[in-house]
Amino acid sequence: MTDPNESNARALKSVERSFRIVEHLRETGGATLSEAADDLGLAVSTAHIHLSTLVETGYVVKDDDVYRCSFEFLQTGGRRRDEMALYQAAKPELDELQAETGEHTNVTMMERGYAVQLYKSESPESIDDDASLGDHFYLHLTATGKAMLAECADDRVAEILDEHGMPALTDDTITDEDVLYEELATIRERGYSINRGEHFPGVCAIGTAIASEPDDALGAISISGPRSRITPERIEEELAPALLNKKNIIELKIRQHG
Amino acid sequence: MTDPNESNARALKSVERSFRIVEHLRETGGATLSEAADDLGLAVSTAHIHLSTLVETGYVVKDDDVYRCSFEFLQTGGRRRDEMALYQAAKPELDELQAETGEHTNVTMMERGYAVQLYKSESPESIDDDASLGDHFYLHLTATGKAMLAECADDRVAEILDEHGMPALTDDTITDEDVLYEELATIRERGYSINRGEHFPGVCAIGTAIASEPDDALGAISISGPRSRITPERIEEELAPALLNKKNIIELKIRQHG
DNA sequence: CACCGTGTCCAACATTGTTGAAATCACTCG
DNA sequence: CGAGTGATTTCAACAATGTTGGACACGGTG
Repeated sequence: MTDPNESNARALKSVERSFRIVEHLRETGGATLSEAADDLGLAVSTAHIHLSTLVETGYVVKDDDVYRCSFEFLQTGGRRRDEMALYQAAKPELDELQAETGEHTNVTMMERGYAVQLYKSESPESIDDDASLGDHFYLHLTATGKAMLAECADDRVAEILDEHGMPALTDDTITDEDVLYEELATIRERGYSINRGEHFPGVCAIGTAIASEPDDALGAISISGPRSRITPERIEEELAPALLNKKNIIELKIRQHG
Repeated sequence: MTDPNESNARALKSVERSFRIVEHLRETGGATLSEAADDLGLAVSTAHIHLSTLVETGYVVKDDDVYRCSFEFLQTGGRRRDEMALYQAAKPELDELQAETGEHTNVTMMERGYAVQLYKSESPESIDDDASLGDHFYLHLTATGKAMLAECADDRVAEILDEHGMPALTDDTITDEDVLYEELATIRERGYSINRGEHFPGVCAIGTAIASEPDDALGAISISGPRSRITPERIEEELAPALLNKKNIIELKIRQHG
């Protein structure tokens, strides 16, 4: 609890360093040797040997003095996603749901206290949100995140909140624990969660958890779009029933072994 | 040139080791400490500290004694993909092309001498191929790969073949350099490439390169499906014109700055 | 309860990361 | 053309850190 970013005593420092470099490359979208060395406070020669090693492993590529994360990351991540029963079962249903509603649909999984976007079916009729494949979102401020939290035991929820806190990304983000716990109770009763611009301003969504028995992995699906279109009436009459219908179908598919 | 798999003299051995472990986890889909140590010939204590470090960085997760690659890989890879102009321009067009033809459509980019799958628009009317997101394919045996090779200078082609060879994955894979060079010439004339079961038996495809001027990154798109449906007549009359039409649209979108 | 097969921790040693400085390279501008 | 600048690459020496076997703890089984 002393130094959140500083390395654990008995961990491989050079490996940690290499991954810090990778993260830097991801955030900047690519950097030169000297940029990376400067930004991370490393000796150039140190940064150099790390980057060279990463290039040799194939996880970094060098274009003309610029180092970038290679598509090996996409491969390693893509394999993991594509073999998830949840993804396989959900994808075609989300495509249908997207076509029926004209809104984006999503599937996420919980990992390390985050809601991870596995797939987004984009509606040509809607506008682009900024959610990228594999993005990690806080659980307390997305529709899928809250739906998954609602399925967790209270002490697990407390653990997660303790680790990640409840940072606000918009004015509407829930930042009070008690309010959140009450909302989770509502979600359990109602069967689906609602996000009213708590993550991206003006973007609303409804979500529901998927109980995937075989492995007890926890996931959720959602429908999202601009606030003007995701009205309370439309949720109640059209979107929620459609979402819950798909939830059932997906759970059945997984249970019949997906 | 002595030991293809053995480490470069001046590279960080512990970092190389950690990535070999990551690769092992990817291939096995997850492993316990002792499995990983055995399979890679490491002392358990060594494997242990590597895995612990990887868990600490967030790139590996531990479920109940099983270590797996985490979704950080998907995030790092997803970011890179989602910001590619080629992907952004191609995705909606490929979805349309898939709907029009009823066949799978794909976009790949060349990296490190491989064709990397960035996106696949799956047709509900077709059957599943085994290509996963981010998969790396040899260039000489896929439609997109051959289309991209045809755009490369001959010495670059020679370099790639020298590095990766021309392994055969089916009876129909081209394994003779001269045959390949002739085929590349044909592709340049005709404007598109054809794959007749050279990668997966029974799976055929046609592809064409995308010249993405801004960054001179090299990519390609394709239509693929079962041999019975991708007939020479259908290619000539329907598929090739549709593919080339999309090629034009995508190139225009990229040029108008995508 | 003793016996495995595990995973975890530890301290000693040798290996290997790190570093500054020197060498090389690629450009720009006199 | 050639000096000058900024960046990358290489090197050798030292200190730091990765590796290892063995000791310890744990959970299940016979």
